[in-house]
Amino acid sequence: MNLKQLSKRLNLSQTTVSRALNGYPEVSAKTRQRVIEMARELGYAPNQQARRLATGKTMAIGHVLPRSPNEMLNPIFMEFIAGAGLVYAKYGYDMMISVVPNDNEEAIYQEIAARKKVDGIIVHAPRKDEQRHKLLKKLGIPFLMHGRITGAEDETSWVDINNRQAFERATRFLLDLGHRRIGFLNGNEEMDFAIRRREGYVNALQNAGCPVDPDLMHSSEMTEPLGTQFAINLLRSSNPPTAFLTSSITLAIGAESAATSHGLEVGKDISIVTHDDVISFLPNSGEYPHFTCIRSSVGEAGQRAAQLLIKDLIDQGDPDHRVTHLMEADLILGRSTGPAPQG
Amino acid sequence: MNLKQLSKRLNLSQTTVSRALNGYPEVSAKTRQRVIEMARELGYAPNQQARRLATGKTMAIGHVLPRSPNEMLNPIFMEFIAGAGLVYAKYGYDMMISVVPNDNEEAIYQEIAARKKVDGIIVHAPRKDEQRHKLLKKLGIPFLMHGRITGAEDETSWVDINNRQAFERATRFLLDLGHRRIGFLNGNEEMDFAIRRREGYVNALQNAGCPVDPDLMHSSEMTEPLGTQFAINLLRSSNPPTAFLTSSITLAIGAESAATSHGLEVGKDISIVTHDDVISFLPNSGEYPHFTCIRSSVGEAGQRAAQLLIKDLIDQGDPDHRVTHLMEADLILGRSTGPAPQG
DNA sequence: TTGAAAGCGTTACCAT
DNA sequence: ATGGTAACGCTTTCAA
Repeated sequence: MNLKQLSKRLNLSQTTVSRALNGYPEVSAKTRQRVIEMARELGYAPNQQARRLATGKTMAIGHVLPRSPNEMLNPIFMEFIAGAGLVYAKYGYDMMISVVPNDNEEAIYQEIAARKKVDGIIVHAPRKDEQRHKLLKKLGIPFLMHGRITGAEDETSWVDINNRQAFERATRFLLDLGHRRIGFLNGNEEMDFAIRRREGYVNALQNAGCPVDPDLMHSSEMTEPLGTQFAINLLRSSNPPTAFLTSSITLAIGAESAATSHGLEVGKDISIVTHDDVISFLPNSGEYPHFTCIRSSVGEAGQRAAQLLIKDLIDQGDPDHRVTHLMEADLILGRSTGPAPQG
Repeated sequence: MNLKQLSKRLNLSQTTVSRALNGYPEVSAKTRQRVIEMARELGYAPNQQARRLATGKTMAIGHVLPRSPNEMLNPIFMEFIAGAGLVYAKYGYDMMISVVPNDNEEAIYQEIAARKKVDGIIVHAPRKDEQRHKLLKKLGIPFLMHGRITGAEDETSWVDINNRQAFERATRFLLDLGHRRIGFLNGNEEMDFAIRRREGYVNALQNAGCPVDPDLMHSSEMTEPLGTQFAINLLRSSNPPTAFLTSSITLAIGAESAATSHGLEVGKDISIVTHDDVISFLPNSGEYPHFTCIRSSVGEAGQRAAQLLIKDLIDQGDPDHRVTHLMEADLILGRSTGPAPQG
């Protein structure tokens, strides 16, 4: 069923049918009614490719997921696109995801631009000295970043959380409980977000006149075994921490299992504060959650990002127009923290 | 830059340029050379929408991700599409993901079909008494299922693992170690895969003449807290198990944390065998992995599924042509199992 | 309020 | 080996 056949059935021109279906005001109410009913009855919907070609809009938004062989797949990404996808569906956009070998990302953007595959792109996981935004600008593809690029905050649209402040606050919270040695299990510090988090942690310590010990700081992929391993090492050291601050729930689970197997009771002998992205299969909810955490839903970030980008695409005025949104993270008290044990 | 402009620059017809770029044999080597060079120089690539309209092929494959408000987002899905996406990229296909509220899935398929958005679909997470395959057949969209539908195994193309056999084997392995009370932490038994796994567990027990105790069986979303909770309950019961069999790494982590906090040493006082989908951020690798497991990479399943579907789309002969692929799961010995403690 | 026809940028058929 | 042109299915401009 296509437009031609449908209009023949209705004894109307393709023009009128198209207008009726697309809500143009000049169509009589009666005609529109007829058209809509017949369309539904025959299960007609405009061919997406033809419409794209005619309008010059793809009604699609792209996400590029770079994947290097030994790098883990970030669960954050999944929650983010699930959130974004909900918004896309609502506004009639399609979501296109390109999985590409890490070294090939630039070529993909070029191809997406040349073939006009999408109206806009959401860029994930900015790193230190990130260059993708320059390429995208050159290619003229509207885009929005999930996360900021340090030093280029003012050059792109973005949605981000206040990582530095959140981790500063979490650290201060532990300091206030009397902890002086706080192990820090961070994500890969090639990533911009991880750099900001470390700064927050370090700032809080310095402001409190607490020494910053590099031996207490760890940076790696955020998996449970790596968290366990580093936490164990720290607990076995001559000067062990009384608390852990971790960048993800998986790392926190690792730290907890290390503590438990070391004979420590979490929330009493040792405290844990974690960042909680609200990953659905790693829940940390309830009114008194398992882990004390800095919480910010990455699914919501995805929704926000999608909304802002779509709005920008619709307004499509100034190509240099930027839009940014900073989300605050809540510090939520759970059962994994308590005062530092007396020396 | 479009075809018209490019051919003008080359003093050739659009026809010839198109043929040269698409590898048609009748173009002279010299001409083709010239065309290709100029195209690269000017950064030309055919507009995807125009090509789609002209060829009638979208070169896109769809995945539908139903999402109910309180249902967790399955990490399995992420690994699967990452695997599939790699294959799509290789064959020039785009991956379109539709996130839809659970009650709306049917409407989405109808729209995808009517608007001709994709050439094929991969269907995820089959349930008991699943009906989607019927709809898709009626709509005439080629599709492949990740998982089988019990009772309709012969009606669809699918890629699946041998869940029943794998769980039967795992259970037998524990029985052979002398365990007689084995707690079973399964996924949601609305899902087809979970039903098969339970059958495997039950079969093994019955074949060994071991009583099947419903109190030892649990079915829920596969999250760590739920695993912990049920495992704790079992361990505190009057007749606790000496082993756990779990359907996911997250459940296994939950069971382990329950056991540890209950003062038991995993691999000695209590054994754990888990299914391992090889989720990158929940690694269980190494030559002597943490958990003894039945392992089958869901990323590989994604690659397989994509390959088979693409092959089918290219061959596109008989619309009833089916293709199936059954993956076996390896039983891999880790550090979480040992002989049953003497009564 | 409705319709005819020109485009959108390709591919593919039919000539030459 | 190359070119002219119809066709793909829609939207949109211009006329009526």
